[in-house]
Amino acid sequence: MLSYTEENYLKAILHISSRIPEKKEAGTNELAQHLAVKPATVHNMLKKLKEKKLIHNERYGKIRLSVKGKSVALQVVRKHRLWETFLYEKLSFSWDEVHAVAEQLEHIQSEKLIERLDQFLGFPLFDPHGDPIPRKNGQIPEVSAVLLKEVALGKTVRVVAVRETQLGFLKYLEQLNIRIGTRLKVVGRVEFDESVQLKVGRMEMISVSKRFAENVLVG
Amino acid sequence: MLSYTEENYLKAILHISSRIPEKKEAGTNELAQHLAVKPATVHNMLKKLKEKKLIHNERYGKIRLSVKGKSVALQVVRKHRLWETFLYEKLSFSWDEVHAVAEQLEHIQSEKLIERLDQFLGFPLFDPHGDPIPRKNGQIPEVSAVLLKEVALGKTVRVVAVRETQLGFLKYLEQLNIRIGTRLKVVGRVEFDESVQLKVGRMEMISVSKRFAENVLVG
DNA sequence: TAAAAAAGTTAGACAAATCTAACAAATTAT
DNA sequence: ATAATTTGTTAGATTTGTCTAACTTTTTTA
Repeated sequence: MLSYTEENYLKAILHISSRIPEKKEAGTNELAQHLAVKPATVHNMLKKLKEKKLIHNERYGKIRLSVKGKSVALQVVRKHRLWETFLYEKLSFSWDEVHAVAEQLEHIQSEKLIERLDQFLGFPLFDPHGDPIPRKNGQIPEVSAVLLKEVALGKTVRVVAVRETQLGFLKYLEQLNIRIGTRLKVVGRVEFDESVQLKVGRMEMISVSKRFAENVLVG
Repeated sequence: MLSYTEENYLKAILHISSRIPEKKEAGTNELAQHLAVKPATVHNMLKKLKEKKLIHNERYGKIRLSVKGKSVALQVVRKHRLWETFLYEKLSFSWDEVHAVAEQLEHIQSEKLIERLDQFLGFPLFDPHGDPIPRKNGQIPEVSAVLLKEVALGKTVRVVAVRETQLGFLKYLEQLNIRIGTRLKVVGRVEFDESVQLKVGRMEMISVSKRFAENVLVG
């Protein structure tokens, strides 16, 4: 049985190493920042995770999850996203409130609980942010989506997910009336700063930054 | 913010000190046994809880919750029982499975979560074991119930709660087809061992021990 | 390519929650 | 009322996850 903390490290490694498009491997410093601890602390924990065969990592080298480690991490993500879905759908939490509570709930240990919750929610494939919910066997539902940044001019698409889970970003989306399923039309592009001009739904016309367009997935 | 462990100590003190009928105050050893730790460990923690003004306790004296400590303990119990209700009613857990998972869930920190859960469940007053769910303000719903042991011969009553939460006891009840709401008729008493003869529902005739009759509340 | 910067490691310390083992006080039972 | 038992306390060790500060290796850049 892994500790709360160990689970968080594995989840963080998975998260960093599966960031599109770079797809790079995690490093000590980056991990430290992500977890809000010091590099020395991460180093300590890596030693332990390595002993437990949950990661591969040699001196001064990058960090990769072992098969076992990845499986654990995926189950934590699964739990996180199922709880988010529960909070959103059943308890009427808002988009930007679900994450913090799910961070706690994801560490509850009970196979049965998660299976029943999954069933109770109707075996959802995506969470309220549009992120795929890993299945019990570790399989990840396909998201056939592209970054908003890549959408051709004039095309109309629907938001299927967001890549950034930072509170401020979610609130901003809320404010712009953009959520999963919202229709967006790309009506312009500014070469200078790579910002994108959009029509939201049927009416509003807005301009969003490059950074924004890199964090919204549409399809 | 209290730790998981501190919350458990407060809950245990509340639990011991509100045991009917003795109504006695908790001691170090008893608490140690209840929490499955050593007396020395309890002693350490008591020092800390005292510093935080959550309990009253002087050298070699008994342990009592302060107003603040009691309030915290009641909120933990509230969370525990709401989660039990959720698991039982919404996720179809059985009577004897809910406790272990609720032990974990009760420590999730989110006011909003508990309020919404309470609402989602329809503001229940009693949990699946018939125990009262403390309200947000600390008030405890009245249970006008007596021990099965005290019921007069020939009377028919309904089970409203159980006092013992031990797994084996709950499974035994399950097996006897006795749950909250089950109608019981006291048809006999054996003076020798103080066992009680009952009619369960409309048909079955069983005999239960003194100990059993002291742990079922009816009304 | 050598100096500077970034990334990673090491040693030593600390707080929380636990333990064991020895000891002291209070309670109980003869 | 004193001996035995139970209950409570103390000191010192251990584990987990964290820190700071100094140090080393790797990478970047001038």
